[in-house]
Amino acid sequence: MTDIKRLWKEAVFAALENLASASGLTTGIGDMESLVAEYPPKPELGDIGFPMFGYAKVFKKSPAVIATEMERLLAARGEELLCHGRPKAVGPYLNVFLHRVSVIEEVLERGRKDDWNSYLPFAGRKVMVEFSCPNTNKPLHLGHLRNNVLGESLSRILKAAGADVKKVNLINDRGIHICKSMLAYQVYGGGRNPEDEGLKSDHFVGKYYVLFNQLKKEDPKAEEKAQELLRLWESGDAETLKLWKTMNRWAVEGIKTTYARQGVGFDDYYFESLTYTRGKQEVLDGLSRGVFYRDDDGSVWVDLEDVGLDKKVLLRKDGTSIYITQDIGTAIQRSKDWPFDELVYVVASEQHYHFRALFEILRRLGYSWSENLFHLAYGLVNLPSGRMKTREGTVVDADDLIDELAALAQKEIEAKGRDSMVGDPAAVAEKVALGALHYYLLQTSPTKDMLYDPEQSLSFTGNTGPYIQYMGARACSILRKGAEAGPAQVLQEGDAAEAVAAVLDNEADWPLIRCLASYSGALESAARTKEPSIMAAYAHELAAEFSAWYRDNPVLSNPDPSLSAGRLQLVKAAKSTLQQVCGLLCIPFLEVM
RNA sequence: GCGUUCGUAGCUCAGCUGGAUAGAGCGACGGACUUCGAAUCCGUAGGUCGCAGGUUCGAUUCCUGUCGGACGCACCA
Repeated sequence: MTDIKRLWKEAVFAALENLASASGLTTGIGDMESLVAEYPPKPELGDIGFPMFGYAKVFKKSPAVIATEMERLLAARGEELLCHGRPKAVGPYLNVFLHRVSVIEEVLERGRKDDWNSYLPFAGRKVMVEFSCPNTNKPLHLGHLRNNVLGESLSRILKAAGADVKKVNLINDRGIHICKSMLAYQVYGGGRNPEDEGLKSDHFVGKYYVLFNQLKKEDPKAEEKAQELLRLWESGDAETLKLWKTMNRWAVEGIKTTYARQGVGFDDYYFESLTYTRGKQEVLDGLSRGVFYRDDDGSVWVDLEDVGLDKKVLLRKDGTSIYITQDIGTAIQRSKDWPFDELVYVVASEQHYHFRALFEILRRLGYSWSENLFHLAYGLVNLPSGRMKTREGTVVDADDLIDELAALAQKEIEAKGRDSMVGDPAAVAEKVALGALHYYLLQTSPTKDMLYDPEQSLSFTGNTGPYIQYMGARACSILRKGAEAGPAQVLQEGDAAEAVAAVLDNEADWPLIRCLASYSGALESAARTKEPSIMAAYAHELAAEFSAWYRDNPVLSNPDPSLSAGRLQLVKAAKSTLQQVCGLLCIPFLEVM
């Protein structure tokens, strides 16, 4: 469909050029990119629409007249174009009615092979995506879940669009916050293990981070002692390092369990403890080249006021590096490790300023790839009760949340009496929970703050992940029944594709086919704008379209056996597309639910 | 104070590079299970797209201003 659309766009533009030269015009119609190709709001208007408003002034004619002349010009073209469709002027629009059989054939291919997506606009692009980046002093919370699913989903979308994607994580495993949980453990831990307290290991570590607040009340010198622990860590004190390693292992193992549960993963892990000194030399080089300057007290600065930012410290007066210095080093290291065409940072929008500064600094250091850095900023996840705050204990823990959702889903399965049909109700419930959560988090544009309403997310009706899963399961159900019905009903792999497609060339089946065909357009748009929400919207549209279609159009119970067989192939293609889309959105696909 | 960002139906959100009657879901009201699984479907009600200007043949979309919210402007990360 995407190829056919481009073919028509080229043809329409060529016709515009002809019209221009016939009118003695040499300029004014712009380039092909400025020619708008869209989808008419109603199928009876056509399949592709080209508005002619923009050319009225150039030609000094009304858009409707231009559209009519365009129709005539295009209709005079040979079969090599007209076999793909028929142009028609509809008011001020030049619309195209596609030769549907070729579209249908393309769509039905999806039921025949797994790897059917051949449209790869990002082929040859190397894209690195950094996301999650947890601290090792506490378990993941709801905000991380949004980050994780955004990063994972975007990576899958880019990959589906043909890009070579590398997912990376940077573990924040050093610093004062880590030392606080270590100190609290020294005081209260009594040498116990997570198993001793029956806690998931990252929750165990998090418990001691929280206990640090108690320690502060009991010991006024707690903050000082934590600082001392940081100094010991930096000087390589054996005992401190031993504790640090143990607690970090607990934290990281626990966090990785949550990743596995959520279905996210990484190609490479970076650890801040190994990279945090890396930017220092870069800054000193920049200093010697006059990109930065040294203050009287010895600290190193960069002045970004001319681009609307401030003066930023890059090295402390004692020569140690700070946050942004580390990111400078890490970015440069990555560009050497794996020369990317693009590097995407999935980080909360609170850090927008930080990334503007970082990208500008890298530009000034002379790295041309600095313009290929992208901060995918996402908004906070708020609760109906207000913002999540660690100190007020209003943080929603990631594992607890998934547990809650899964328990609720299981109750729902039992309430509907489907527990015997789904096999393992607990396993299905877990998948429904993840589908609900991930879809909920992805449906909103990343830039916006969003409201996480447990009530609404837990209700499995409407514009939700489970709805999409349900339509997938229904498609599977029809296919199962079709297989049972015997050879007459089963789709004939050997049937000529064109003959099957011809059967489906009718008004009843077209809306679903058109929706299926627009998959690649949605994918490209989502990849280009880096917005999984576009894919989420497509997923819901497709599910709803499928729902409406199978309600009105009998598949198995159809009196016409050839139509029945053809529609069975269409169900297969729809199921395959739904499955693909669910994969892109980290929504587990379910054969039954 | 400066900067970034958001402001669309009672609520939560879509609306692709400006374009053909602004769309979903929830909630409300009314319907549909002897019919390929009702976690579904259909119908009704509900919007001066924060406000005011500007650009344009045309603005929810772009520009300016303004009001309101969020976030940021550390030798924290």
